[in-house]
Parts: sequence; structure tokens; C-alpha cells
Amino acid sequence: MSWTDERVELLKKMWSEGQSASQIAKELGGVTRNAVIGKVHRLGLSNRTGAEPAAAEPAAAPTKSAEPKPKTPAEPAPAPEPEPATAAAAAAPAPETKSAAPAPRGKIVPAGQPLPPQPSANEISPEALAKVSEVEKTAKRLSLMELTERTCKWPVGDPATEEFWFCGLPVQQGKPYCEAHVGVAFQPMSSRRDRRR
DNA sequence: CCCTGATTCGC
DNA sequence: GCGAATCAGG
Repeated sequence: MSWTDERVELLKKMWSEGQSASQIAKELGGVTRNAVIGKVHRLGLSNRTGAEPAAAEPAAAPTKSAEPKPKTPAEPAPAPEPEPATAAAAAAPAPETKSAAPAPRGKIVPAGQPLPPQPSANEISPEALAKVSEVEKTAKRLSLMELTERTCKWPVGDPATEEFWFCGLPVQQGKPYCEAHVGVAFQPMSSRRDRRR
């Protein structure tokens, strides 16, 4: 594969959107994240000064070379990135999303708010619930920073408490949760018989 | 161990 | 110019 205009465009776009090199590489296909990073540098866009506020990389924050180029005050441009992808979003019992690879490391779950779906005694199959409580024993109990695309993002406990952690077990291909949690997060849309109210 | 970006350097 | 290998860091 070579860097055609199209591919470079996509690269630029994704990079400015804060996508990681590996994500971009996946998207492009035929290249590794190293290739992407190399290209990014050659293009001279190592400094993601396009949109995302500098606070975008907490974990992958650089060390030296990235000089804290003080932006011109005249450049407010916090370009409101319509970034729907957050761990919280991924954690929501959404109707199934195509990609589970949204989370830009950076602004992530604002502990305390929209977090999800605790397995309330809704109309989830008892088996599933049992599975979940069982899994919570073996859960890895990861912290926010330890989450990756391959770790179950199911939150357990109250975010406002010390007793808060994420499952962390291996996710099911493409999903944000492990098998057990996928079971309660993505319901077949059945169980709801006809609840006469 | 997983992942991130940065650099180097032979091709 | 390219990108694997390597490095530095979370």
C-alpha cells in the first residue's frame, strides 16, 4: 500500500480527530501504526493542534519533543468536536454500535453521571444476572486508565466511591463488554413481553 | 500486559 | 519517502 491522496486525507482527518495511530492504521489497512506515525511526522502534523485541546492525551502524553507550543491567543479554536465517543457512551446499553473503538484517550468518563446500566433487577434473564454477579468475583477491577479496547468496560459500584471499578475481563469481539456483561447490556429485545401498565 | 506516540536508520 | 525496530512512558 502506498500513501495515495485519499489515504493521506483520511490519515489527516482521523489524526486531527484525535484517533490513535493504531486506530488509523486499522482503518486504512495495509499499514501498521508505525507507518502511520512515521507518515504523520513526515507530514509535520505530530502536534495535533487542529482541534483537540492539549488535554487530549492524559495517558499518551509526550515527553520531550512535543514542545508546548503556546497557541496564539487569537486562536481560540477549540473546535467543538462532535465527539460522541466516550467510555460512557460505549458503556451505555446502546442498541449496538458498529465499532467499539471510539474512545479517544482524553476526555473520558466524567465519573458521576451518565454511567450506566447497573444490572437492575429489570427484565433480564436470571441466568445472565447470575453470570454477571459471578463474573464480578473474577473481574479484574480495572481503573479508568487501565481500560482498553479489549477490556470489559462494565462499571461496578458507585463512581463516587472507592468501591468503583470496571470489569476489565476480555471483551467479546467488537463489543465493549465481556461475554457476561454483553449478556445484560445488549438484550435480544425480547424479554419485554407485554407489560400491561 | 495492554497501549500511546517519538525516533532512528537501513532501505 | 517509507516503516520496522526501538525507545520512552502510562
